[in-house]
Amino acid sequence: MGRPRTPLLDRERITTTALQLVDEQGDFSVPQIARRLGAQTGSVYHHVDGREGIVELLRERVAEAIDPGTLDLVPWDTALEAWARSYRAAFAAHPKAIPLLMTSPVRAPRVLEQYERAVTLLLAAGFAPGEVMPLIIALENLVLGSALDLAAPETMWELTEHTPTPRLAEALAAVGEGRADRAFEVGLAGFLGHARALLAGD
Amino acid sequence: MGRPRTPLLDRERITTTALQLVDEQGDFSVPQIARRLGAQTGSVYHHVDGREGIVELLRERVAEAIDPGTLDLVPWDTALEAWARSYRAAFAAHPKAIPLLMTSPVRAPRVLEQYERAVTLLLAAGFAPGEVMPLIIALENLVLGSALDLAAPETMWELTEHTPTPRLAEALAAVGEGRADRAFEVGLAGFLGHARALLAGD
DNA sequence: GCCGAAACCGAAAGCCTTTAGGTTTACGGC
DNA sequence: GCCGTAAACCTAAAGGCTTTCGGTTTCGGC
Repeated sequence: MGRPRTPLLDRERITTTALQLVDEQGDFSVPQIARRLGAQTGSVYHHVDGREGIVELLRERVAEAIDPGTLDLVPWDTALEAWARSYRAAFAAHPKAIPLLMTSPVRAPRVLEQYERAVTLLLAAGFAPGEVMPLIIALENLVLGSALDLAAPETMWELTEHTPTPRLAEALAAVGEGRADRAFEVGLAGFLGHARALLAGD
Repeated sequence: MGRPRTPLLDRERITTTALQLVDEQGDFSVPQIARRLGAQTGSVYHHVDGREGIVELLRERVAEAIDPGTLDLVPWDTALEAWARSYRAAFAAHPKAIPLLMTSPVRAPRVLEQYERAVTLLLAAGFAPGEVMPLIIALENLVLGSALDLAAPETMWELTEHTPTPRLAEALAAVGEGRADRAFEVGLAGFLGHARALLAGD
């Protein structure tokens, strides 16, 4: 006991372990992280701001995969579309983390910076200040919702024989594997079309 | 002790109390419900299928406010739009319940029935079987996302002075009170426009 | 070489979910 | 009217979680 010669814990390792647990189970706990890293539960709290702090680290880690360069593309709708796809891909790589990240407010600086840049992009494109956030929020809903559906379909509906829903079952079967992808494409196309029309109508 | 002359607990009262707690705190626990109803924690489990069962009761209760008649309207896009608005209003009445309901699969028969009818509506309108679910999923994402933002904005972002995001703050201020409503309108208009185009293009 | 800070341990408080067995009351059949 | 069964509740407990606190050892700067 006492301070170890080589550290057992740091924010990097805690984040990686938490993400592993989330990928496996859809959730994590501090004792689980400690066990995997060979430390005691309480020790984790020396590196991290509680459980919520670990969630925020997860958000940063997942969001690192978003390509920031997409927001520099021109014209603005190309940039927005590329950003949305990159955003979605990043979260789709860890679908089980999405429920965790959707239920707590965004504090992570890296993520807030992305939104800042998206706002800047839309303002420069000519959207009115009051229009910008509705657009971004709508896009965010689209991205996260379809990312959740992408590789965690069981999170959405649980069809039982108890309540017969034949057409729903058929429709789910008909769209098959690519269902979440197609929902995303549908939503994105609708969104971009409407955004362009909005700008033209100003 | 023993069985009381007048029952303390039933599914109705448990659901109502849980919903009160969720409206107040954004969450509930079984001991909290038991305390408010003057019973012991374990007794609640005689009426309900665990904590998950209570969540499902909450989903049913909240979804009761969705007007099923909307899906009978004609033409199909009018029906879909009215359904989406009613759906959104129902969840917006209990915004703090949305994170709870989004993170567990839908089992509630009353809710599954609504989806069944929505599928039927779109098939009758002429959409291809493989197109139906992407549309419904996209609409669901839109509804729940904007309902969450409607009266629980603090759930979304937490702007601190630590990380300066001036334009984001400005954009949020510019859209003001009706921000979630406008995000919904933007998203819905885009969605409906794209759906109509999809149908016409078939 | 010393001393403060850092990193970990041990222990504990106070929550939570869930199960199990015991006790009283209500109800339906005879 | 009586009796057995099922329902509704209680007490108790196991096992998990989050978080805090004091103690102990090691590291790094001066």
